[in-house]
Amino acid sequence: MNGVPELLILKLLQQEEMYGYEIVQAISSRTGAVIAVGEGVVYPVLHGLERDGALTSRRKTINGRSRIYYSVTPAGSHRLADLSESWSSLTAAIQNLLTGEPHGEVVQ
Amino acid sequence: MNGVPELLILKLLQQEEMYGYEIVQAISSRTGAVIAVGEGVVYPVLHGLERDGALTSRRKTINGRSRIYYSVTPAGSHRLADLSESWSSLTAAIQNLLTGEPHGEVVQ
DNA sequence: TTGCAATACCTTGAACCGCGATGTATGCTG
DNA sequence: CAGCATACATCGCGGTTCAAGGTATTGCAA
Repeated sequence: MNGVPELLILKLLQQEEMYGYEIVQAISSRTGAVIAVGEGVVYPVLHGLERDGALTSRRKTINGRSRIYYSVTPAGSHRLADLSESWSSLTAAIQNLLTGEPHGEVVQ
Repeated sequence: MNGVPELLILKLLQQEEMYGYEIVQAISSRTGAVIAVGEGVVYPVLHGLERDGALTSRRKTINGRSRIYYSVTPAGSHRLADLSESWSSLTAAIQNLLTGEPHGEVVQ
């Protein structure tokens, strides 16, 4: 039932290039603090995705601050599509069970 | 990002009294096999919920088969409401981020 | 100028959850 | 009587996630 941090990170990075520290705060702010993934979650995910070729990184120095910006590769884009798809079907299935009739049949 | 099996089990049991083995198949069948929780998931959850006073059980023998039927207590009903609520807000937050505008603001 | 908060990176340890495998026992069916 | 479905149960592995800690720099405030 997992992979949510990875899904969110890929989605954010597909919209725009970002660096780790920024992602942590973006997730918190864009979900109204409902979801709060720490740095201990984000950095390992970024490294893993880069190792798998789903992301590329480049260093940038801004205001004397060194940042590592990540972008999604085509492989990463594909991975995002997969994750997004399976997340949709998962939530749909749960939603169906939660709101379905007590003796629920398949809705046609 | 967890607690989904517990949520589903509580929901099913609130609709009608069920036993473990039945729950395993009900989840599989009512979600079109998208979600498949094994017996190794269901039984420990049932025991835990009963220990916490969220469920009560009673034995029944049907066709020479011994079954343990579970029902939700008021405490269990309350727990279901909580889980359901937090699941809703979680999925809403994710959905908002997934479908939101690249520089997404809070939708009013 | 010293000290603290924020920025920005990273790793590590433990906790927890969920899963597959396995075990027991019984009833039904071929 | 062999094998499958039913019905219960536990256990250990592995994967995720988190909290905590560690380093270094910038900038502001006391």
